[in-house]
Amino acid sequence: MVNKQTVSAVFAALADPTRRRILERLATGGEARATALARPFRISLPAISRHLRVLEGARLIERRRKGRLHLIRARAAGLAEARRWMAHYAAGWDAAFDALDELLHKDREKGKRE
Amino acid sequence: MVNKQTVSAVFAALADPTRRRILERLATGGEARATALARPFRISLPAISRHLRVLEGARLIERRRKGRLHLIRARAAGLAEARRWMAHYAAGWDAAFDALDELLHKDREKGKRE
DNA sequence: TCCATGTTTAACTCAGCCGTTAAATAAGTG
DNA sequence: CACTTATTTAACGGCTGAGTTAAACATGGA
Repeated sequence: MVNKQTVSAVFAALADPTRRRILERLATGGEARATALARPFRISLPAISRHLRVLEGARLIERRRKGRLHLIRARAAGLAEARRWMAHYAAGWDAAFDALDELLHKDREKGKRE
Repeated sequence: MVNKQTVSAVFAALADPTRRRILERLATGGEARATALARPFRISLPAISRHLRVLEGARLIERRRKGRLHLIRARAAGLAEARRWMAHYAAGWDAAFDALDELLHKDREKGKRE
């Protein structure tokens, strides 16, 4: 099962700086090949491959295969649950702001309805 | 050094369900003693003590000592950096929503100015 | 078919996390 | 002081995560 999205999986995926940099790259640069994602890093291809699997498990990225290329792109909805968690519990500290924050999230999901 | 707040530390702290439940408890119930936080869990006091140190390191909680009691409370600002990260990079996927989201965060910080 | 390219899987190491129990430290109370 | 309560530190075990190199798998092209 490659597909184990939980709040924990999302946070754990984001806890690694390499994975965050991969996401940053995808967010600003759009879809990219696995090897291209590896290039900026000092680490080996297999290591990147595993990071991609972790991100995929957390549903933070999506993979599309075109021949022997694996094309990766970020998956916005994957962040949603984690952000919702933060918004919800931050609400205990700072109710006004986060209530609004959460409304916005709901709004967004309504729009996307993936 | 108990104080190593980084984006990684915040996400790593949030990746553990026990720690998230502790934060939930603090968010909804307010300040609490260390032992009281431990009670709902099956795990030992030392284990909780360590979770608290992790949360403290990520600056997600604050500790105040009153005699032999350690009074713990959630620290909203600790989430800010992680949320900012999410808002910023989610922006690559979903610019309109997150631009607004980020504005709200800025607003909030202006208000708090701790 | 043969070879090169892109990516993953296998097998292993090392470090760190989470849990345990036992002992230490700290502070109130009779 | 002796005792109890609150919490942390020490020392250890097991599991997982992140890295490595070597080999396998998959696809495209001469």
